[in-house]
Amino acid sequence: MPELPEVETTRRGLEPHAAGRRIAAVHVYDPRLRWPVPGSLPKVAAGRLIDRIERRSKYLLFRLGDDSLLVHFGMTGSLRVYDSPPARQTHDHVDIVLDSGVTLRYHDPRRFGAVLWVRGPPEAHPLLAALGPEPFDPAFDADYLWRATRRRTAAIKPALMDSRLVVGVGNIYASESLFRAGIRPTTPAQRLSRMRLGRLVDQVRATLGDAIAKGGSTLRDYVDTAGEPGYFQLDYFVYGREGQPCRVCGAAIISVRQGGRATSYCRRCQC
DNA sequence: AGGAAAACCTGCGTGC
DNA sequence: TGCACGCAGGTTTTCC
Repeated sequence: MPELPEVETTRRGLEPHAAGRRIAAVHVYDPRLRWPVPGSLPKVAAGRLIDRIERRSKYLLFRLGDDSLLVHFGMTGSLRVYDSPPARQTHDHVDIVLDSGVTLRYHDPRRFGAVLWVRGPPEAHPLLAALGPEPFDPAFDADYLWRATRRRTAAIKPALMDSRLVVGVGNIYASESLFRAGIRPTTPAQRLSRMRLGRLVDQVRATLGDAIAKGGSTLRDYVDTAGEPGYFQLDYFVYGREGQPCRVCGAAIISVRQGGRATSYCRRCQC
């Protein structure tokens, strides 16, 4: 499900309901996620004031004074807002009940996501400590990407999906950004010029920005906090379009596998 | 050290 | 209708 645009869309949907409210109760219905939801969570979270909700990479961070509630959506996680929650369904894992009466419900069929309690500065947490820059951080620029890829013999597409290099870019948005930048996904990263990497930086930002503006992408299960889908999938140039004509040149989009993931691209537009 | 592959899960579409 | 298989938005872990 969620790459950066979907997580950011979720964050924006949660913020007005959650910021400035206190957690009245946490119910853990099924702790089985990537790591078990801590049994102590209901006790430590109850009564805490949510200052704000931040996003780092694809993680959501509910900031509660010096501590944080960290949420990741894996492939199929979602967090929805309910004024009065419906009966619990299969794969509903956690409810966060706010003092306003609103319930935030975490749902995750494949259980690759996480709900963890983090004490102290979240940037020091092992999951966040080694992350590269945010795509919209000015530090992510042509010079940075050029220097960071000089010893990378791997193809640019898996490199772009490496969170040590830059965060938030998953399989969909890596493919779409490379199309927009006119770069073939199989090109060894170290062979790309500074100028072309600069173009890639620009197109990563443009692609993510456009996707956020459309509420993210909904392929199967992603819905926002109100249960609404995103619409950016309608704007895809290459992802999931193998065999179909390129929207720019008409050539058939082809698909290859890189690091176990499907990559689609246009042979004519991407060199 | 970098990189590829396996591992963690459930659900759905396809083809026999 | 049923079953086997492949594949899916992520990221950690393992192995070369």
